[in-house]
Amino acid sequence: VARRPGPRLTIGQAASYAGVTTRAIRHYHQVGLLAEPGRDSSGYRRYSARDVIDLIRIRALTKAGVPLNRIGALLTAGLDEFAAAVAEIDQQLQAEIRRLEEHRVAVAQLATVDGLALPTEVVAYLDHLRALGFGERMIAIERDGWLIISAQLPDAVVGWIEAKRESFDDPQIVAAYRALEAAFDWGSNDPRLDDLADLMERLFVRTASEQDSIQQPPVHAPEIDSTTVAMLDAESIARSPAWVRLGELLEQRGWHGWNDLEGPMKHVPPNGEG
Amino acid sequence: VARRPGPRLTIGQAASYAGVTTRAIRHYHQVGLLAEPGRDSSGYRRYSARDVIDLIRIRALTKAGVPLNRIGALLTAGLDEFAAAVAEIDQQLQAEIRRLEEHRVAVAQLATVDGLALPTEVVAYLDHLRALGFGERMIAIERDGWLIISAQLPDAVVGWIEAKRESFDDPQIVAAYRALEAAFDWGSNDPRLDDLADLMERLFVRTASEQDSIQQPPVHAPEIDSTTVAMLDAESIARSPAWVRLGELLEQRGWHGWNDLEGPMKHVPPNGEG
DNA sequence: TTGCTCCTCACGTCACGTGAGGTGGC
DNA sequence: TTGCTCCTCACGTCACGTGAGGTGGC
Repeated sequence: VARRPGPRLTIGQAASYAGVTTRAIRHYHQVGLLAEPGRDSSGYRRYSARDVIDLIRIRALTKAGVPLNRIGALLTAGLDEFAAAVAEIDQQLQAEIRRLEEHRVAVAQLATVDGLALPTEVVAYLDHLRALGFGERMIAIERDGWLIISAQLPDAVVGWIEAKRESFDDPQIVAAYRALEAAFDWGSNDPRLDDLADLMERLFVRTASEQDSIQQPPVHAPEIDSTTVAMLDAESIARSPAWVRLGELLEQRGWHGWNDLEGPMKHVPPNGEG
Repeated sequence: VARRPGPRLTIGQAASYAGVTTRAIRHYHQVGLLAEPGRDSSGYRRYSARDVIDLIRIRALTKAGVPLNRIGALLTAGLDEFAAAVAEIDQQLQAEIRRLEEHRVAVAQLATVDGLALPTEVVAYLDHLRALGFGERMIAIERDGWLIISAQLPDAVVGWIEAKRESFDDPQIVAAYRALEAAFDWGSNDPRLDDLADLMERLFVRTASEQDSIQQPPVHAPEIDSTTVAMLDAESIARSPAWVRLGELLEQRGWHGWNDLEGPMKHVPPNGEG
């Protein structure tokens, strides 16, 4: 006499007893984690107590974050094998947690809009410009330029911005910058642009001679390729007709690759062609 | 004169400058995060410096774990909006980290195979059985039974297993369990099964009367439904022909729902039908 | 007869990775 | 002419959720 064949649960009952969804059970069948049980005359799947036990163990493992494709082996693993696998899973969890902690740090650095992908030194520099009274439009132009540079030369940028900031201790340079900011809205044939070009050329010449005399390596344009220079120019200059005109005037005087906004006097002097 | 229209980068160049993959850029186009740029005569996409800047900012946000569907709004957000969004993102990161920490705790509890989905009290009980010298097969049967019970009645299980363990202080009960373990491999018509049935009936009767006299609430079978009982029976009994026979003998004497392995004397007395 | 459960597809999720098959540019 | 880049599909990832459309059981 075949006594107590055991209950034959429907998928819903099995799911309820095991604490999972019916869809999850079907999914386990689909990926081969749990064998398909027999069907009754209506085509319904009928589950045994053993199936429920397996489902409970599967649930325990998935709740612990174990990927399904590892659970199959774990359910039948020996003690040592199991312990080793569990240790490895814990390693992965730790690594994932570390990754998220790093995300949190990154997010915290985003806390200010300027912080987007910019090193803190550059953010400090932009704040300095704010303190000096420059407008947000000017600062946004600076930010975008430094964004490109930072993406290209993350290591060089820190020393570079330092020098740039120091250059703002010079009242003449600050004055030139203010004039530049004001010029943004001028017409492209405004006569004041000639005076501004004169002022800037004097600063270029002075800065170049200072660098030569101090014998310090030129801080301007460390390994920046021509495409990047073109990008910087395009981004900062092209927005204002007056600035475009100013660039033309300076180019007529032999100053190519003009982009005064990035780096301390980053420009190519009259004899530097290429 | 349209001066300095800016560089027109290919997708590979833009990707390189921004530090992303070409596939990522195409994906951003597909989801509408970045507008498709113009094409050149060969059908190649051509990118501007502005695109590179946007890509750099997108990269910064994705690296911080911000989902793409939020980045679009963030790129053009104002300061307050941006700060609020960043704060919320950080909350989500923290929640995710907490979730993983919980996973680690769960994984640690899995460290032993028995721990799979079982409360520590049950694990301790199983270890106690080991210490008493019971074999792994017997313990696996116990484990699976308690697995089902724990899934059904997580709250009741702790007190229940306590009583069960205490019952093992009684040498007679231990002796009966040892006999039960030995009987697993007997033939289904082994004459010793009659003696074992006698022994177990005496224990059932004694336990029942003790519970009555002490006036303590019956610890057996708190709100276990009949399907669960059937599952327990099927799992533990049906594996051994001798056990099946033993169940029959006890049923002949009026003891239904026999499942001595789960709970202290969890069984239905002769007059308890239903 | 009305709900409830069961059945089998099959798309959607998230941010791309990875070929597949073909063409333009140096 | 040979690599290298570009192009457009389109499947795969992970563990299911969520209908869509239809049928059996109390």
